[in-house]
Amino acid sequence: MGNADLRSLAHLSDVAWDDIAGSVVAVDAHNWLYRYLTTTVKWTRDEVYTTEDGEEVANLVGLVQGLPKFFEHDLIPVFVFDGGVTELKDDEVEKRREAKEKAQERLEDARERGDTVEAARLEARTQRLTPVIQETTRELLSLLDVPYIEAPAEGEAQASYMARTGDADYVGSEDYDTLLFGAPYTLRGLTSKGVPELMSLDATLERNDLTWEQLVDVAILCGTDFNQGIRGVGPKTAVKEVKEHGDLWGVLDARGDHIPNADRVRDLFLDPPVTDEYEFDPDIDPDLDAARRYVVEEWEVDEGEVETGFQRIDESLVQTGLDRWT
DNA sequence: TTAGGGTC
DNA sequence: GACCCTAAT
Repeated sequence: MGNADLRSLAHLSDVAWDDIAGSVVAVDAHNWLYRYLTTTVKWTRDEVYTTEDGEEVANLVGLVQGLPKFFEHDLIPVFVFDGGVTELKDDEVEKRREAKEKAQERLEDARERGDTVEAARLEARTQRLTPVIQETTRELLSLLDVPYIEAPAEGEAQASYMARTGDADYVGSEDYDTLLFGAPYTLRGLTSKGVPELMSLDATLERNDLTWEQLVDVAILCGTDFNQGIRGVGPKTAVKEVKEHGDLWGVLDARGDHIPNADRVRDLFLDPPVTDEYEFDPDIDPDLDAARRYVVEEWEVDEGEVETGFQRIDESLVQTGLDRWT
């Protein structure tokens, strides 16, 4: 299922920042970071975020520019990092790797032609969350006292679980898969301009007259990150047939079709590896000086590029935080 | 990434 | 209705 298929089934509505103020948002860290990373690479000169040793830490710029959005709207983010990736995702991972390789080739072409605009666009597409990016992101979050946790497997699954238990009010992700992982409410668009979009699981199920399990079955029939769907079956057909035959097995029997690993994919959504072994303190009290030193001195990021971001964090978090006690 | 348009 | 392509962002 290209995500567009799930979008067509999802119940989405605009939401006002005021309505979600004070909420805890379990953020799919990979998804969030990747967006800020690519935006930074696309719009910022390489020198700004490259050390003398040639290490690129555009993630640090992205973090400093992206985090204020939460604080200014009085949202408490809990970043959820991915753990191991299931081999069911191998095909999808391979596809993404190939797409990156193609982008890399086109990037080199564009550079030779001297097409800097196209090069910047393509450079963004070749970004990977390298070990250095993973580590420095966690370190900066620690210095800023922003909570984060480690998922045993998919970050989206863990974040969705936290929203189900009530430890988080929302999942923050641009993906529609959070519906399949059972997240009651997902906020999309936290990384873009404008108001966020609220995606509701209950409203989605109601509008399509499906159970959660049936929605997962629909997605599997259309195809997910973990399996290929059935050719010629899109969301409309899948919904109709799942209702007609009850569940995925009924549909496959009736069609005389087979989807490899369908049972495992189904389990992955309905009962994924998640953990209760986490804790986080929603009271965020950053050490801004240490964070600045880390970014600007230790990782040699141009001060001018991050100063506005740090100021926004200071004004939205530290200063209002003090106000609360006075 | 997503919206729109064409075609099977 | 599904899928493919293109354009715009």
